[in-house]
Amino acid sequence: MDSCNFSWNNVDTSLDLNTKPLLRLNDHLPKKELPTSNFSELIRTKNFSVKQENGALVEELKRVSEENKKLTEMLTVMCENYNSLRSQLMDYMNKQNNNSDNNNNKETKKRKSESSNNIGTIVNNVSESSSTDEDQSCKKPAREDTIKAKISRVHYKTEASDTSLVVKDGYQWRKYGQKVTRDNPSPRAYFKCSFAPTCPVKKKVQRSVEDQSVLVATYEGEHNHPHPSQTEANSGSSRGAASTLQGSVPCAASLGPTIALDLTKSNKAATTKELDHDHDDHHKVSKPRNMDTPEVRQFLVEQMASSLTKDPKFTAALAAAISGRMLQPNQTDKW
DNA sequence: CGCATTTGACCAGCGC
DNA sequence: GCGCTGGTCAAATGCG
Repeated sequence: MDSCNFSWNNVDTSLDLNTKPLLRLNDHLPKKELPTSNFSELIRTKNFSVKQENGALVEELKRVSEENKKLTEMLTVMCENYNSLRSQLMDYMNKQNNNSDNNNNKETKKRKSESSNNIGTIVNNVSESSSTDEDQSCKKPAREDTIKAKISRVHYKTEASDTSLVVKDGYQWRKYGQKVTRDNPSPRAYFKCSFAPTCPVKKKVQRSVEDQSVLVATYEGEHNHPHPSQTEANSGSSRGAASTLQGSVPCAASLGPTIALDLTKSNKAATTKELDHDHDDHHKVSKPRNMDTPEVRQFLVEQMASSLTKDPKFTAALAAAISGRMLQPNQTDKW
């Protein structure tokens, strides 16, 4: 839990507006122009106006620095708010997990090995959790060695009017059973991947007790074949996959807050590379990518911060803008 | 006719 | 051993 708590302390939130070089630049400009002509009075007047202008610029610089300071403070406050909101979200998710856990424990003690193992939390329309099912060994000893099934639970938000137990996750499933379970009046549907027996994946779909519009799909095992959507893109579509894909593939839920400043663009390649190792090859569509790790978030934030503070283009542009303004005081109003 | 879905029967694990 | 429950099988059914 603590490891999920992102440490903003590591992020340098100060904005280097590169004001000092501008001061120097500004300082030596008038000196260079120091006149030695005979029009001493005119020069004095001019000198006076330059000093006046200099003073105004210094004032402006102070103001900009002040603004910089304020922005830095605002950013810090925002970071703190984000942290507190995030911890609240974590608390909320924990409560949801506990509730779900309780429900699963109520389900039946004998199936506890399965139910207590995999808890998902609803985030937006879809949620999931996954874990290796090591406890499942007590359920089917014969399969113990062959299946260390990876189990994940995904919540699909559906239309309330939609009574079918069809989850459009892009894969083709063959329904092989349906049962009404004790703890839930809604029937539970059992599906096998249509690639079975080659593909050992099974899926159980049942409506949530709390919210009938939420379908809870429990996946057991991992597909040993590419996602149909990947093959569909290249070849003609077969009946099932085409129809399922036409529906809404569940939107990927991101557990983390969406702070999507475009400032990372300049380092997009690095970012993508950093995240690519996280890809779950054939769960790309139905499962949210694991973007919630502290490392990833920290990386993104550092990218944002460094884009501001270290990107020479940014500082150069800023310097050019400010110096341009200084050198063209007439256009002050246009700012 | 072939395929997917439905549904009742059956099986296995667990608690008492 | 019995009953309860979840999971699976397979014949029946429906559909294109």
